[in-house]
Amino acid sequence: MPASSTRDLIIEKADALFYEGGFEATSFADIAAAVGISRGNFYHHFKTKDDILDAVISLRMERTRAMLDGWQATGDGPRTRILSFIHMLIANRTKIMAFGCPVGTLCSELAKLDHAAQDRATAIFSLFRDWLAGQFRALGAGDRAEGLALHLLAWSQGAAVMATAFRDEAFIRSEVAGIEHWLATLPELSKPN
Amino acid sequence: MPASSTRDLIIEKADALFYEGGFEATSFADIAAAVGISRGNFYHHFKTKDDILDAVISLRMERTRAMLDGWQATGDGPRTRILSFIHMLIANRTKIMAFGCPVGTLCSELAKLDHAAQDRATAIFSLFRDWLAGQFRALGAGDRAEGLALHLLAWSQGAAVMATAFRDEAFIRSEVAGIEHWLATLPELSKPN
DNA sequence: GTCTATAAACGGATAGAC
DNA sequence: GTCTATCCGTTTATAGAC
Repeated sequence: MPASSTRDLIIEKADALFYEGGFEATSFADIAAAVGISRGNFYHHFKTKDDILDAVISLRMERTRAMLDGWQATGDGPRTRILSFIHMLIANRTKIMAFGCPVGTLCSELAKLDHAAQDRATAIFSLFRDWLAGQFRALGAGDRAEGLALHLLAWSQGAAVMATAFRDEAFIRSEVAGIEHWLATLPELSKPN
Repeated sequence: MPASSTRDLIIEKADALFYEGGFEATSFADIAAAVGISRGNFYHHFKTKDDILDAVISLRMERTRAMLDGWQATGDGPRTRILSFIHMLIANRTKIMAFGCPVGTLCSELAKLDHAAQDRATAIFSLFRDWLAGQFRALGAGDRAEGLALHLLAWSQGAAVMATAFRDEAFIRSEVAGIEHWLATLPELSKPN
């Protein structure tokens, strides 16, 4: 398939608009305007709004997988890999302070809408959870690995929500420092790296 | 003012609907149906949807203040009071798993909508932050009190987001246990109670 | 204070010409 | 593949009778 078809462009713009404005509040007209096509043309590519959401979630899944695979492919040890995850909070701080975490806010919105795509959105969280659990397992966490992974995910989500509410960059940095300290002193794990 | 005027009833129902379905997705018709009045009658009480949101936020502020004052009025020490806050996660677990935290999800939605009421919603968080900081100060945390308060708020928000995404009650309980352990072993604080 | 009726705009979705 | 034109339901909001 071609690299930048109109369809791909629609998904790309919808991804950004759903993140920055929310799924419900983003209209077909908004996406059409962002892409630069007419509303009518839209339905040649997607039959319903839910179809676009499906495509956006698939895109996010794909990109998350690619990012995690990229971190996995480096020569770094598990501790350094976990730090790569944590540092997303700082790298994306400006957008997080404005719009929150793309995964967390989508899951929360779809929960309220009782939307059929809820589980597909949560699956993005599962990608992170499983990858993080793998790192903790490599550090010798055994069957506590998944619990630690979920805890770390929750910590980062809490930091994102509060950073959005208070628009507080210093708080993000302080929570990241707290996570780094937690990771360095986890009583369960003895292995360095 | 009377205890249960139509106006109060509208605010009450709007509060629940905004929480369970989101602000944007809740229509005047939804609220009118829940109250049992016609749509037209609505505008006798509120000119715009934003006016209802303002009233709902005021109601939530009022109730939060009353709850915190209630905890403050008991003979309990600061540690026990903080536990009252934490245990809201368990007391409200069913609703949290379905709709998230009322404060966190409202702040996140209003951020995406770039809504004028953002700061008023965040002010509810500030009530919790200031109250929690007061408890930590009573425990001898000094100028670290506000940081600890924000961290605890973030922790509870993260637990709420993940619990919503995964519909996982065991995770809520596990995070609450983690918070209790953290509170009991905080290195800064030596005072019991 | 509450109602019905209705305006005016916007939402998602469709038909058919080019 | 893209466009214009349009349908239809819903949304916010208003007017005016009771």
